Formats: sequence, C-alpha cells, structure tokens
Amino acid sequence: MKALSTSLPRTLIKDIRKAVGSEAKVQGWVKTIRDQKKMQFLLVRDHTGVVQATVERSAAKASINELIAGLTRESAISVIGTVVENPIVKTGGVEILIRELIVESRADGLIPIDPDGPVEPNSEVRLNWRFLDLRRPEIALIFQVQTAFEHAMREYWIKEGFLEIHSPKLMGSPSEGGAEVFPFEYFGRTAYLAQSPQFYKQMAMAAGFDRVFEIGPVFRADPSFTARHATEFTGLDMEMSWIDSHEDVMAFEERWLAYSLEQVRQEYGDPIRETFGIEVSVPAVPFPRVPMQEAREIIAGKGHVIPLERGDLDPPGERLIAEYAMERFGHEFVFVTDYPVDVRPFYHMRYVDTPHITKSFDLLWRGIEVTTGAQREHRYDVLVAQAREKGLSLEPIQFYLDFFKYGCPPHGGFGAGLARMLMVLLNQSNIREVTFLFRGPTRLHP
RNA sequence: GGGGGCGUGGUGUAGCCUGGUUAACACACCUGCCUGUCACGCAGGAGACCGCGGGUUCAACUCCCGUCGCUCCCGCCA
Repeated sequence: MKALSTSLPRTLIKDIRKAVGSEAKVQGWVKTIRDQKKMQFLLVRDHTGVVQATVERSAAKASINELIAGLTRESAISVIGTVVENPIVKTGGVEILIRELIVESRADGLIPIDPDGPVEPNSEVRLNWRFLDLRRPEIALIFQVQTAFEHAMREYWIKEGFLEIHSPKLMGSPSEGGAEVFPFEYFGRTAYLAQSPQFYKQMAMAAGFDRVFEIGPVFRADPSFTARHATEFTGLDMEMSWIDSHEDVMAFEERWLAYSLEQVRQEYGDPIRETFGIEVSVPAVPFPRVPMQEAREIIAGKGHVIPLERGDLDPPGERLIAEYAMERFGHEFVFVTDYPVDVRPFYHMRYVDTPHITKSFDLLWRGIEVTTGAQREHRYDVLVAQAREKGLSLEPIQFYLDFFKYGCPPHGGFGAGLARMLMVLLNQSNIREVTFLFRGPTRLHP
C-alpha cells in the first residue's frame, strides 16, 4: 500500500479540481491546522495554490489523527487521499479526504517569521530569514514575472540576430578606472570584480559579432544607501554595430521593452493587478526624447532649478521630467539625451559640432533611472585623446584600446538593471523586494 | 561618506514627550475544551534583564552623552 501511494504522481494544487473523484497526492507546506474534536483540517500550500485536506477523528484514522495533533505549521508534508467536491469549502470548493499523511520535514514550532502572518516583519528580519519570506505567494509572483520578462528580452534579442555572450567577471584592471570596483587577491596580485561587461561587449563588435547581449552579474563597490542600489545585481547589456548614432540604440531599446512588457502583460497581467494593484501597460513606440539642456529648462519651469555645475539630473529633477513626459505624452518612459562630457565616461562618442556633448542617453521609467546608453567612440586616436583628457592612464586599458586599432565598426549599446526594472514594473518601493538575495554595503548573508 | 528616523517576548506594535504599579495589546507558541472548521472559537499558560555602555536622579523602557545595528533621504548609479 505504501509503495502504491508513493508511486502516485504528484498533483499541483492549481490542478486539484481535475482530480475530483479520484485519489491524488499533494505535496507542500502546512499553512493552517484546525484540530477539532471530531474533525481535523489542514490547509496545504504549494507554489501553485492552497487546498484543504480533511480527516475525521476515528479509531480507523487514529494514526493520522495523532500525526496531525503533533504537526506544526510550515512543516513539509505529502498528503494522499480522495479529492471530493464540497461547495462549502472556501479554498476552491474541493477538499482532500486524507488517506495517508507523511510528514517529510517537521518545522520547529517557533518560526522566526510567519509566511502567513497578518503583518510583514521589518526588512532586516525578512532578509535574515529570506527563505521563509520567499514562501509568501505574492513573492513567488515576483520571480515568475522576472522569468517571463527576462525570457522575453532574450527572445527578442535572439530574434533580432544578437549573439549571447558571457564575459569574465574577474578582471586584471578596473574597466573604467575609479574606486567603484571591488579589488581582491588573485594568486599574489590584485584583480577586480567586473562592474560591467562594457569592454568585452565592445570587443565583440571589434570581433565582428555584429550584435551581442549579456545577462549577468555586475559588481559595484559604491557605499550607496538607497532603495534602488545594490552592490551586486543582474545587468542587462547589449551592443550593436554599424549604427548611425545613439538614436539607433534608443530605437532598438524601446521596441525591445515594448515587446517584453507585452509578453509580461499577456502572461501575468491579471495576477499582477490582483496582487500588486498595478496595470502592466505596454508603452507606445517611440518613447519621448528630451535633450538634457531642454530637460533642465522644463524642470526649471516646474520650479526646481538644478545647479549649473551639476551635469546630470538630480532625483527631484528625474521625477519632474517623468511628470512632464506623462503630462505631455502620456508616457511612463522618457529618454534624456545628450549628456555633457564631464558626467560621461571617456568612451562615449561626442558630437562633431558640439564636442562638449556626448551622443548618449539615460532611460527613466516613472522617474527611476533604468538604463544608460550611448554611441561609442570607435576611432582609436579620438578614443585615446578622450581617455587622456579624462586623466586616465592608458597602460591598464591598452588591451581595450587595442580593440580599435585594427578596424572596428561604429557601434553603440546600453546597460540596464534587471531588478530596477522589475521594481518599477511591480510598483515595489525597494530593490530588495525584487532581488532573490540582496547584496548591499552591509549585507553579505545569507 | 553627509543628514533624519527607529532599536521593547518568536513577529508586529503601545508605553517614552510629562521618570515612580506585576512593561500592555495582537499574531504565533504550549495545555485543556469544542459535531465541518475556513482570520475557527472558548478557557488557561509560558515567553522581554526594553540594542549595548556610561551619566543625571531617591528612582530610567522613559531624560542626557557615547556606541553598534537597521532604515530612509542626499551624494553615486543600473
């Protein structure tokens, strides 16, 4: 009998209704125990739903009654029994009449955080016990959406002829100079964690790969204490050859995003609305574009003056330009273009007639910066001059500069943050909510 | 790195401003009861040296100083 039971295939709770009238095996966690005098009720949760399992107290069921009496919430169990229709039952109108119950792993009675509790513990406790926190069904949805979003992005890239690359994360020199890289000991010398695949995706252009993308980890040693920064996150990077300007890159990105959001909307639009109360809207193409100089004027017109010496927008400025894009174009996205050279890296291409301005852009989504992109400087002499002007020493980046010595096509690309986009998409106030395991300046465990 | 806020049973909070009872409440936990529950209910119980260190005071969870941790904003960025 035991052998027969265990050979029964598992039924996911979302499919339990199809098993009405026959025996089924359900496996999951104990959400609730209601142990009464004549009846015992369990609510069992798996990653697809919740179902009630029931057994009467009787001599014939004594061993099961005993097990349930000693059971704890959040224990991992297998339940085998007949699935019956019962309209009174609030969890879907069906229940399982327990024939066999196996306690696979008993949970300690005192749980540090309760996945079914009425209130969320504070974020520190939740991050300490992230595996319990992640049992909450609404959190599972976040990662289902991430999977669909990422899959759609990859699918679109591949459809458009991009190659997927995996560039090294161990580097012999910091890719852009500066203090924001993590150094570490590497067989007696210093190496660095990659803070972007920038140099390597450009190498792929010099190699004639034409178009590449990478989805992978990037590391930033910034001691940033905000709701949208992490020291390790998943970067979405792409680079494309034979472009005329950064406009080609923006035109690609907006189509890529519109496609990916359409896929997410189709697959998860309903649960996202129910769980997070937000409508997944597929953005119209093209997105609005606002050059930096004009953006400053618009923001000033809204009563916020960004200091002249500051080349970039500040957070209030970002919110105001997003507000403008919504008022003027009804759009959640806005490209801010043409950043001054002093706030951009040396490899961004500059305009011929206005050389203090780069052919670059940031993409803001509801006021949050989610992308930086540009046309790259592909002419060796110009690139070297720009690196010198920024005060970089050429020796550590000579391997990179060499990419441009033997025929490199004009090209450009962008880098985006997966979690940041997910945070905006699902209307979450903190990047930690949408990160499987967050890494920040003071967070290395679990 | 600069500024603000918060640290009280397993979890979330109240109490602190205006020092003075056994530090309260909800959820969770334990025991018993309960004819199908469904946020089950009822009765009882255990569980907190109030982040840490120092100071003021007859007396400190409460006021002051320091320190550590967390958090938000700014800077930086995706």
